Order: sequence, then C-alpha cells, then structure tokens
Amino acid sequence: MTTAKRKRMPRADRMRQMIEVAEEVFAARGYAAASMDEIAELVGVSKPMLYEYFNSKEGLLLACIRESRAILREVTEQATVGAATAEDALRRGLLAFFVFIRERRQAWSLLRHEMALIGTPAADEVEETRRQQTDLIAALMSGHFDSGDDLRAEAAAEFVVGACERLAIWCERHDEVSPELATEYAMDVLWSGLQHRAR
Amino acid sequence: MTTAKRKRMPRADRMRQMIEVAEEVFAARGYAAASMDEIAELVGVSKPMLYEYFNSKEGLLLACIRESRAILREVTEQATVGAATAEDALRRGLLAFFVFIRERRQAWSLLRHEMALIGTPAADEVEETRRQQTDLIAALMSGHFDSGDDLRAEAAAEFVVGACERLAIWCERHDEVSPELATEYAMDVLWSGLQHRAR
DNA sequence: CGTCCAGCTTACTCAGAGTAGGTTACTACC
DNA sequence: GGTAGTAACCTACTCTGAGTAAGCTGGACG
Repeated sequence: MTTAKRKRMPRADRMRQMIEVAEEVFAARGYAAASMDEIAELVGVSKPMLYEYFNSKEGLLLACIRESRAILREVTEQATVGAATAEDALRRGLLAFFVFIRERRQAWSLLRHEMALIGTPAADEVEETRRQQTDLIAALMSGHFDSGDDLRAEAAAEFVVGACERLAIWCERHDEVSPELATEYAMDVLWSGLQHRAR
Repeated sequence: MTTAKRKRMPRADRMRQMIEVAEEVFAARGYAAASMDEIAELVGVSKPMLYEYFNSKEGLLLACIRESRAILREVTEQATVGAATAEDALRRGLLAFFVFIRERRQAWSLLRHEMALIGTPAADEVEETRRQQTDLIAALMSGHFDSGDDLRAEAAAEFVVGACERLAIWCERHDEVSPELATEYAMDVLWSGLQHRAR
C-alpha cells in the first residue's frame, strides 16, 4: 500500500478507481458474495461515496459491465476491419473473442456475472449492453450475408452470440483448448453447418 | 384458499409442495427479490422448515432447477425418439425445446435464473444439471454424426445449447416468433451453416 | 395411556444494503 | 491573507432478510 496519505480526488478519477476495484472484487468473489463495505475499504473511502456515485450495488456492477462490454466490443470490431471475405470476417471476430476471454479473465468473469442481475430493475440496462454485441454481429453479417429478412438476421446474431458465450464457458473447464481451436470448432458448425457431418 | 386447517404432512409431500410454491415465487420475483419468509408463508409453514429440508435459499433454488431441467430433458428426449434422419432428430429436438419455453414459462424462467448462482457454492451442482442437457445432445449427435473427435462433439453440444438458450431469451421479446419459426431459424444456421448465405 | 419423534413453532442473531446529516479541504474571488 | 462556497468525504445510524437455537405437539405404536 502506498504510504501516500489518502487525498481527495476529482469525481471522475475516483469513479474510475472505484470501478477498477469493484471489477476485481466482483470477479473474485462473485456478485452476491462481494460486499460494498469491502469495496469501499479497498478504495480507501467510506461506503456512502459508492452510493453517491453509483446509487446501488447493482449500479456499480452495471458500470463495471459497461466497461467490460465496451472493451469486448472494441476488440471484436477492430479485429474484423479489413477482412475481405465473409468467412474471414467471421473467423477473425471469433478468434478475437476467444482470445479476449483468455487474456482478460477478469472482464470476462464480470460479463458472466451480469446474469446475476436478471429479474432486477437493472436487467433492462444489462440487455442494452448486450444488444451492443448482437448489433455489431448483425451489422457485420448484413454486410456480408443475404440474411433473408431482418428478423432472421437478428435471430442469427443472437444465436451466434449465445453459442460463443456458452462455448467460452466450456473452454474455461478445458485449458487444453486454445483460442485457435475454439475458433475452429465454432467455425466448423457456424460456417459449414452440421449437414456435412451427417452420416 | 382452502378453509381446511393446515395439517401436518409427511416430509416428501411437504417438500414437493414447497418446491411448487418456490418455483412460482422465484419465477415471479426473481431469485434475489424472493424472500424465504414469503415462500414459507405461502406454503403455510414457518421458515425453519424450509431450512430443515433445503438447507439454504440456494438449496431451494437448486431443487427447483433440478425439477425443471428434468422436465426439459424428458421432453426433448421424447421428441427425438423415432426420428429417422439426423436432420429430423435435430429439428424435432429444437421444436420440442421452443415449445417448452413457450408453454412452461415458469420452468423456463427458473432455468434462466440459475445463472444467479454463478460464483456461489452451488455453482458446480448447477453445471451438473446443465451437463445433463449437453450430454443428451452429445449422445444424440454421436448417433447421427461423424463428429471427428470427442472433444469436438462436446464443444458442438455446448455450442448448440448456448445458441438455443440465447435464441429462446430473444424469443421472449418477440411474441410474433412462433416455436416453429424459431426452429426454422435455428435449423437454418445449424444445419446449412452460414456459408450458403454468403454473398 | 404413556413415550417417542417427525413435523412444527417462536423468537431470536447477524451481516450487509442503503441513508441522514454533519464535517473538511480545496477553489475562487476580494 | 482572509473568507464564502461547494465538492469530496465521514460517522453513525436503520432495516430487511438469511439463517439458527431451543423448545412444543399430535399422533403412531407399544
């Protein structure tokens, strides 16, 4: 710990610091087990400050989630620029995602915990951050695919996101599966379909 | 309400009744917002009884989840018996799933809430109930497909389950999407792959 | 007609989310 | 330098809800 005396800090800076600490605690303990008192103490500030800036525990988690989602979105988006073919774009996006979940464990852990907010007032906002992801996929696909109608395109995007998130959770239990292999698995089903493997 | 005086009841019966009530409350309020006091009162019994039989709030939710997962598993398994081709088996299974989530809203809602247990001691057991589902899919697929290796087959099963669950959540926001249409969408991607839609 | 015990209850403890109201250090302007 | 204003901060609570200790009771079975 820094022997530097805890100083006052402008709102924006303090918020960033709080989010940083909260990300660690939520990721380590899980949403339910994390306590606002502990987060406040680690920040070096008293509990009411957290409430001043984030209103509630949910609000704090939501802020963390937004952060992580933004990074994920950025990463996957960047990965697909300059892809020539649809297949290439898909593969690059998938690889970026599977690399993300391996390198940025903490951020990914947080995104898994977003589910803990289902059924709470913050659920709508969580869905909103999630929609950023599906919208990105949908936009990508509409650039490269003839999806039929819009509804079908939306459904396909949800489908892809759900599949990848689940596969990512599975990867956590299988360290031997590299991001490249995971991408391979995903591409195999997504691109070629199951048809070509039917007996 | 029945004017019949609350009587004592054998353990097994009381447990069933508790699970029934808990399912309703968890589905209606969400896991976090549901209170053990309320569930106890609706059952017509005092709170320590719930702890006597289920040990904790998590334990009670887990019991409910097991129940719902068992039904879902049963339904999808039954749907696929007697399917001649791989394509037929897949389609039947998917349809059964999408019908389930529409008809048994409460059970489905519960399964969505299982995510609330991530990061808690019960998380492992939740994963276990989930594995029942992926194992079923994996078994089905290994009967109809040449999956390459076992790891790939497992991955594919996780992939399918994740995709369908996410699509199901999406369907909740789109009443106009019938189970048949959802199945159509899912089959389109899963069976044919995205390749045939690339520009 | 006692005795045993499964099913049940009342009446607590305790942790942790959220809040009311006051205090202090930095800033700006004279 | 002094002092007014305010953003950052704190102490000391309340209150809800999970989980528990310890004892009561009705009916089955000798």
